[in-house]
Amino acid sequence: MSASTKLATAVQALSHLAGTSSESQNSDVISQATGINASRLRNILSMLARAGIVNSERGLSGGFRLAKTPEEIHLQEIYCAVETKKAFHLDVNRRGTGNDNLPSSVNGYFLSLFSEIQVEIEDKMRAITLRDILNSIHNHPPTPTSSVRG
Amino acid sequence: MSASTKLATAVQALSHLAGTSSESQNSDVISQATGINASRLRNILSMLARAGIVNSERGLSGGFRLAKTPEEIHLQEIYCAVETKKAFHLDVNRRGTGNDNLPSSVNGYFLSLFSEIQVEIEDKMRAITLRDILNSIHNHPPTPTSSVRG
DNA sequence: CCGAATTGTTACCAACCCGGTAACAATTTA
DNA sequence: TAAATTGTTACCGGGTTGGTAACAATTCGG
Repeated sequence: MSASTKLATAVQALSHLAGTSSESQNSDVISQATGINASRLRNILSMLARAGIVNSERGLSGGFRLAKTPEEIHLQEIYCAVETKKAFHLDVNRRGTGNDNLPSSVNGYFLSLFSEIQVEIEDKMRAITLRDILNSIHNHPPTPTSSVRG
Repeated sequence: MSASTKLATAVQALSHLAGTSSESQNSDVISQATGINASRLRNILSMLARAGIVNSERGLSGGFRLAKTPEEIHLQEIYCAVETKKAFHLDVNRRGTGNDNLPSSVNGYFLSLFSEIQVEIEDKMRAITLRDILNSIHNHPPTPTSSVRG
């Protein structure tokens, strides 16, 4: 699954958890509230639990809750928790059949360029907290009719 | 086709054209030299021609050649010429079924965040010329045995 | 100690996108 | 007119995606 999709889903779930009191919420409740499939929620929230962003408990009154305050949760953490590949996945074209040896060289160039960009993206995400996102969302309400026009 | 793949292919082709004298080279010749499929080459080079980066001529002695010097060709031009989607394609999760209205808000947030990142990437690419890439490739030769290990 | 509830993990599915290739239309020149 | 070349479209096998369900692992209550 792509990192951006998982990231957006994770932030949706975390935003919901931030909006509720500190009680544990199980995946069914979160699913009903957010519209995200419960299984997918468990999948993503378990990654966030492994990264220490949420606490998860099994059993009768189990569920999920934030492990930190929204101020302490950085977007980059979330991203690292859910990513499996890098955002910039360069498909290297390893065909040495040409007379030039250009392909491998060019790919090497882009490989380093793209990892540079990757670092900058993560730096940007490191400066953003869940609180920032919550505030931003609050200032720009859902606007069901006016948001996406065309 | 993903922008990064096309970008790498375009740069390979341009690098080859930069290495040859100013004679027009047809797609078969470039294909043999680079190992890139001739049809794909025509596809990408026609985009570069539309953007004024190469000149293309049909007919008996037709072919492709650079329209500018390598110093005048910026990576961002090439990227814009071949891209159809943005590098960061956010799959918006437009399900309004949840009780929260979070999904659309969160997606809107990421939409603007990612377009910010997109701008920064293009700025970075705007500072790189084909000459820079050629120099970088020349300083880091193909190294057929030591490049990709593992 | 057993059973219910819950998370955690795996597997599977349809749909789509990707890279790659070929085929053909459009155009130019000799 | 014929050959050569670019330009464009269509198609294919394969891998990935998002989505869902099923089941294993774990915990709590009685």
